[in-house]
Order: sequence, then C-alpha cells, then structure tokens
Amino acid sequence: MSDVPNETAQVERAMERLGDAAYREMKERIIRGVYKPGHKLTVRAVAQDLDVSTTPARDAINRLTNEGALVYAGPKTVVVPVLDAAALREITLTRLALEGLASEQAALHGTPEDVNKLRSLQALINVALEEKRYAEALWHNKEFHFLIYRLSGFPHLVSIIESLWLRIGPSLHNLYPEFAREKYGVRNHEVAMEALEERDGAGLRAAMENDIRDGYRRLKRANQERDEG
Amino acid sequence: MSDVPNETAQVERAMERLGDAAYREMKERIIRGVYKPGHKLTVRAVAQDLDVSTTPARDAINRLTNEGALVYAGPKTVVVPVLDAAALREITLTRLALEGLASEQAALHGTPEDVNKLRSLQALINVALEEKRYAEALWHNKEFHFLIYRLSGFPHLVSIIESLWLRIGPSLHNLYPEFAREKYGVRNHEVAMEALEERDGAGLRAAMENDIRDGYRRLKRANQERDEG
DNA sequence: TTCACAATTTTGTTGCAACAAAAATGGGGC
DNA sequence: GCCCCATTTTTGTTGCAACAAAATTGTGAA
Repeated sequence: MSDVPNETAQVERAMERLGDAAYREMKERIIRGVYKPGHKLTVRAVAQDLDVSTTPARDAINRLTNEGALVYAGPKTVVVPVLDAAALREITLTRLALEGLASEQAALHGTPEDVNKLRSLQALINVALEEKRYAEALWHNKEFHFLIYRLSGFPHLVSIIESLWLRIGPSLHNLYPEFAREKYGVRNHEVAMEALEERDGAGLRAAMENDIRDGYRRLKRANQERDEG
Repeated sequence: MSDVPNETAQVERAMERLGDAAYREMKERIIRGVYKPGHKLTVRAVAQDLDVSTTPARDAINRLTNEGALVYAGPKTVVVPVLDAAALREITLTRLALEGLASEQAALHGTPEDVNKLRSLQALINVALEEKRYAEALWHNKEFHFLIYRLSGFPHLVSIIESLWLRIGPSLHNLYPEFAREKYGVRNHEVAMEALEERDGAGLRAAMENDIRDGYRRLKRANQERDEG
C-alpha cells in the first residue's frame, strides 16, 4: 500500500516553493554576512531583493524570526540581532551540548571517505586564510563542521544546530582581522579529523567543543574591546 | 480609537498578530493531543478551526512545519508526525543534552518560591493521575518541567526544548493506560525538587535526565507492543 | 530657532481571488 | 466485475489591494 511517490520523491526538490527558496536564500545571506547585525529588514525590501512578491518574503522573515535568526527591534522592525554577552553565552552553552552530541554520534558513522572530504575542506580553509579571504574561510569552516554533524544521522538535530549558527554567524563577520592572528581552529580541526579516523567519539567531541570554546573566547574578547574602545 | 501609544508599550503583547495567535493555538492543540499523530491538516480547515483567514493559518502551519512539529507526508499534505524508533531516539538524546543543560543552569537561580510552585504543580499531577485524567496530568507535567527550564534564564534554549516537546507530545497521548501503572515520574520529580532546594545542579540534571529516560523507555515499549500486536 | 502637531509616507498584516497541481469521482470500455 | 482515464473537486501557493499603525516630514506658532 505504498503511495508511489518514489519517482517524484527525488525530483520534488526541483519544484520548490518560492517561500522556501526565499527562506533558504535569506539564511545564506545572513550566514555569509550580507545582512550585518543591526541591519533592518522590511518585507517589501526583501521581496525586491529576492525578486518575489511580499507573501514569500514575509514567509521567510516570519520563519527566521521564529527561530531567532532575526529579532524584533520595535513594533514594526525586524533586524539581524546584535548579540550581547548573555546571549552569546547562552548560544555557546547550547552549541556545546548539541554539537558535542552530534560529534559523538558522528564518530560512530564516519568513513575514510568522510575524512578525506574533511581534509579537502580544511585545505580550502587554509588557502582562504592564507590569502586573507576571511568570508570564504568562514564559509568552508561552516561546511567542515556540518559535514561532521550530518554524519550523526540526526537530521533534526543538525537543523537545530544550523539555527544556532544562524544566530552567531553575523557576529563573526565583525572580527575578520582576528582570524589571521591565530589560524582559526586549524589545530582543533586536525585533532577532530584524527579522532574521526579512529572512531573516537569522546575525542571528536572534545576537539569540536574546544573549537567552539576557542571561537567563543575570540568573539567575547572582540566584543569587549569594541565596547571599551 | 484612542491610540495612547505610551501605555501600549508594555502591553504590546496584548496586541498580537493573528498569525502568532494561530501559531500558539496550534501548538497548544498539538501538545494537548487535539490533533493526533497522522492527523492531516489543510490550510482551509485550520483557518476555519481558528476562525481566521488562510494567510495566518498558512503562517502557523509553515512555522510548525519548519520546526518539525508538523511534517510533509506528501506533496500537498502536512500531518502530525508519527514517530518511528529512530526519530524517538534522536529526540530523546537531544532532549537529554538540552534539558540537562537547562536543569543544571536552573539550579543556579531557583528560589524557595519556585520550589513551592513546583510542589503545587506536583500536587495537581498527583490528583489528576489519581482520578485518571491523564491529559491533564500530562499538561501539568509539562508545566512542571518548563517551570524548571525557564529558571535557567536562557529563553531561546527553552523555546528549542519546547519545539522538541511539540514533536513527542502527540505520541504521549497514545499510551494513557501506561501512565497509571507506575506513577508517571513522581519519584524523579521529588528528587528534582530536593536537588533544586539544595542548589545541586548535577543532582537536578540527573533527576530530570532520569525522568526523560523513563518516559523514553515507556514510549519505546508501547510502540513495540503496538507494532507487534 | 524650536517645539508641537498635523499630513504624508512607509510598512506590516490580513483577506481574497486566480492559478496550478494533486486527489477524488465517475463513467465507459474490456 | 474490474480497471483506466477524463472530469470535477479539493487544496496549496502566490500576488495584490485594502487597511491600520508607526515613522517621517512639513508647517506654523511661540
């Protein structure tokens, strides 16, 4: 009694709702830093940006606001959130719990091919850092992390983690120069790859948690310096 | 007629968008078991149920689908999800990580008044169980947990946890008779209240994790029995 | 000049109609 | 009787216009 959606199942991604496309596009723009913290978003402006009508644009904004990627700054204004110290801490603790869990599970399913893919991504990160293309390094860094998390086999967990990245993403673009100083997360990533290779769940979790904590410290310091300066 | 914007500033939650109201109402219905697993939802039906037009109804459905509380069962059908073993496990592990974190943080901020409120809730749970009003017991159980989680001071974490409850909620209503057998979570709740009283973060976390694990086992067993029978 | 207030513009929300696609129905052929 | 295909109905998506509320601008008086 199967409803035979088997053939369309694979193709149905091609037929995407405009609202979904807008949502996805907005997410990418936020993470890529196109919309910076404090940026005010209006329904009609977004609609024009994405070349759709107000309905899908509103859909996307609503969903993003619902998951905290955008916040209300007033009765009629949604903005990309500027994180204060408390919010940053909350997100970091949540990330540690969730990305730690995902990493640990990932170690159970990782294959040598996965490790190779990670190596390629790490190479891209290194090159981007070398050439000071920080936005690109950030993007590949995201891919590195999520390649691991997806190995957990927990799709919904991954999407929750994604929503957390959406919230810190914009803030990261504020501290480009910082990244060069200490190569961003390179050492942690290497340890992570080794752990994955050895199917060492605890080790992988520790490496990823370290990476998160390093990023947190850097971000916190940058914010403090900004508030003082 | 009278605008008086100054006064409305604090009350502005009273002026709620129809879409938000629909979203909130749908959430409560899902958790309360009005919409059971497998229940198919149509935009127009929901609109009629909630007595609004299609736009807010669609808003609510979209947001709920986005956070996994509803799922696509076909090209044009969203339903309340029926959890399989894998999904149940994923949610439980995620809950352990998140609700554990929230509990630990809650222990830092809990006051004697909070403990008293918990006692009142527990009394309500006990009475409801005694009189076999299981839906009500379930509802108070939810309040018990979230009263604790909110003490963490991490609002976004709480809302993520809420979205997880939204996903398991419907399944709980399938095993009412089970609840009577062993009083649902009573012992764990007592330990939790003690731990909170003593500001014992690790102890509170352990009690809540135990509660989650107990529920998981019960749910898993019920599903197995259903699949076999 | 500055402040208050009214008019205008911008903006979010909502309902609705038009369209497309999927499901349900029913009728005709085998 | 059963199955296939055309027709009808149901349903989701989308764009848009009307409305309300907030922000902005402009104007006039002190």
